[in-house]
Amino acid sequence: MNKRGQETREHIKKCAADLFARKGFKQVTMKDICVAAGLSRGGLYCHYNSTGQIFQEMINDMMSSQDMESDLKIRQNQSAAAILNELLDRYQNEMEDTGASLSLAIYEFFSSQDMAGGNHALYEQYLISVNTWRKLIQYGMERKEFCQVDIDAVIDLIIFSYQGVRMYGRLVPVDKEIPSRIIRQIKSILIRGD
Amino acid sequence: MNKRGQETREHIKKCAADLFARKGFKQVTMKDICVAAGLSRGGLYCHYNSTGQIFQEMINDMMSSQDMESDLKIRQNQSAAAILNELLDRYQNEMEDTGASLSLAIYEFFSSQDMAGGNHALYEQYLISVNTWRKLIQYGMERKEFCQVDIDAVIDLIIFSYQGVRMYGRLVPVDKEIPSRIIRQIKSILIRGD
Amino acid sequence: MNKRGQETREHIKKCAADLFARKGFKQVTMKDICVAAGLSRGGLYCHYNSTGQIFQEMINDMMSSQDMESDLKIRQNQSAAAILNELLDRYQNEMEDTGASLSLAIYEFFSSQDMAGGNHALYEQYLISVNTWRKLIQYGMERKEFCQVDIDAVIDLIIFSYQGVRMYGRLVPVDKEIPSRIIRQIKSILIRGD
Amino acid sequence: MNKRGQETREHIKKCAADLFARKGFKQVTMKDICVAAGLSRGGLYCHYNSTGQIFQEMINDMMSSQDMESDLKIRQNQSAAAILNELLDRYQNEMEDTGASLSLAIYEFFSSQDMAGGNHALYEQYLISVNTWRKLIQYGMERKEFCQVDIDAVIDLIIFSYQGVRMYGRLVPVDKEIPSRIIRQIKSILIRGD
DNA sequence: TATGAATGAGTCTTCATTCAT
DNA sequence: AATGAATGAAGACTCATTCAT
Repeated sequence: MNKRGQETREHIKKCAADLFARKGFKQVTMKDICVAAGLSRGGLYCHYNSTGQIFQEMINDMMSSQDMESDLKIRQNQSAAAILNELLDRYQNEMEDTGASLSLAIYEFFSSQDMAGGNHALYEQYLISVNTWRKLIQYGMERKEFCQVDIDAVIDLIIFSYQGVRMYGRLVPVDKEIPSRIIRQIKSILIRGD
Repeated sequence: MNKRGQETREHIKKCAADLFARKGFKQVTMKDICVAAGLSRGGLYCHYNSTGQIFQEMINDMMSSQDMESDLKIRQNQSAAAILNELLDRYQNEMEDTGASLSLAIYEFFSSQDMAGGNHALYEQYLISVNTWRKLIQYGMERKEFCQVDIDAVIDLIIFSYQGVRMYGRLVPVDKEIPSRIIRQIKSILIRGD
Repeated sequence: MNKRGQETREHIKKCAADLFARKGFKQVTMKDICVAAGLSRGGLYCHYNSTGQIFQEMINDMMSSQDMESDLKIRQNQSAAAILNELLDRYQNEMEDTGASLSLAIYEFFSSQDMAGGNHALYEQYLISVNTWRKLIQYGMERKEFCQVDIDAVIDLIIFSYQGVRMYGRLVPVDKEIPSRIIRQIKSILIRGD
Repeated sequence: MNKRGQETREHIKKCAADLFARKGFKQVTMKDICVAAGLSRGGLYCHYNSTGQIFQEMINDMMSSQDMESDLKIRQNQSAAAILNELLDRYQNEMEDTGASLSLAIYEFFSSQDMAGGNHALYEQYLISVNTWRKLIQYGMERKEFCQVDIDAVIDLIIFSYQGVRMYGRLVPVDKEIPSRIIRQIKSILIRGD
């Protein structure tokens, strides 16, 4: 039974996540993680061979615990506006706690990968988001709840402004009102006279 | 006369910029720059003490050679729509050559800085951009060329979606149409029925 | 009853022999042997404390399963030439399968030992060989089958050219005819006009 | 001018040669060499990246300072017997100072190399030796100084018994008379009634 | 006997940085 | 200004070895 081993791995990931959120990806060394996790060098290497491996696994855990799509499916009868509100609330929250997030580390990590083909976890998540938004906007337009818009253009605007805040917001000390203003503006594009 | 010294510094910055664009900030070592610039270790240290110093100076040079504001001032009589088109064209171009840009390095550099107080070059540039946009949108609204919008919200949307494409676009292999779609969508916010 | 333990030890030695033959002595770690034998770290340490111990025991097993001398004793009535042929055939075969042999590992192992006093397995085997040859040559000379030769000198030539091929042959890609030529030449020293 | 650097390299090679002769190839670490040469870690790495590189260069230096062939050419008029004596004397000397030699290290080094194609320094030296002996024996046979022998077989016997003593002699504590006995025996093959 | 997690020491390797020339 | 040899610290990684289970 590898119960103990599994616990250690979880413990390592937890400690590492903390470090990554604070320092980004490349600043974190195996040694840092040893110390943070209270393990010896060799002990850590029993479980992981590199910070990249830890990071990867950590991200995969996170991604698989999310799943935006399902949200949508189970509510086919809700009003599009209600679903939109929920989704945008989530986006707003995530934009607001910029500081604690892993966005910096994610950026560093994935930009140091060979993204040829682009089939890594981040891209998959991006595609899922695009899909989710497309379905929602189509649904809203069909029901006449949303204005007739250029769907792809609106999706781009939503996703990239969101990512922009998450990433750029770690570089410059931005106004706390920004997330809510952006969300409001997006709503007004989809729902005139909101 | 320190003409020769000045030339060497320029040469170093040029070579370093190349490295930073390709590899990001932290991946570039003083040694790399030595090699790229064809200088010895000691030779490089005559001019700069760290990669950060080189980067800093490089960025400052760039920032001071741009200056969005001036554009605006000298055209007080142009139509707001024309100025808008010009600005957005520039944004679109910069979004499109994502790959070659320094955005990754900038991100790494400034995120490793102690941005307490936030008075670094990047932030200054951000403030300038905000200011430029604010003036332009006000100008357009006064002239009735632009719709009545929530100025700050629109500015946020413009700047962060732009930054989002520049940064996130280095992580995931995005559609080439995105910049133009975003630009179009922004125009349609400011100018109904564009 | 330690039957199971004994089997495990044999299994370990077999797997280790394989590794040693392929990689030499020092390149093989306890970890390698664990993996090859399908044992855990602790499991291996139940039986052996070091690669040296395994190697030692392995070699001893091999040496005691050979025993050149006996060959000779039981055939006191055979012609010296016949015995010579048999022995040299064995030598030739061993020279020919240079690649598969443990010679490299043996060389590494014994050269890292403190051979002061020189009473290790390899030396014993050497002494046995010398003895065997001495008896045979004397026997052949007494029966007038062999020429009158400097016995020790011929023994040296036989043993060291044999060892030379086995060891040096792993370093340089030698002609396949060499073993047979050497054997022929040795015969011609002992039996003029062979 | 890189005079100082060159001197350091020579110094490193000298110290390393010492270590290799005493401990073999694989037992010597970069750290050992640092210490022996009185250099810091980084200092050593300025000049060499691995023990293999040092060893290689060391061996190449040695090989190019020898050149058996020339010996032969310049004495076309000497008696074959005289040349033979000289060559065999050299072999005898080299067999006798077994202990101090690099043979062990050479064995380890080249056996850990990928000798595919077999065109490394050791093999070249082997080919040169074979060639030298072939010329000498042919010369001696033409002048009727040497017996009619199977040239290749004799060459094999000479070279491999020589290598056998050099290598095997580091493993077992052999009789000091062995080199001279071997040399004598070889002479008696070439010159009957020597 | 056997497991496999954990330790800790040792080596490798890379850099920023200094300094005599 | 510039060279490049040298330093020393830091991090990566690997193993022999131990120990609770």
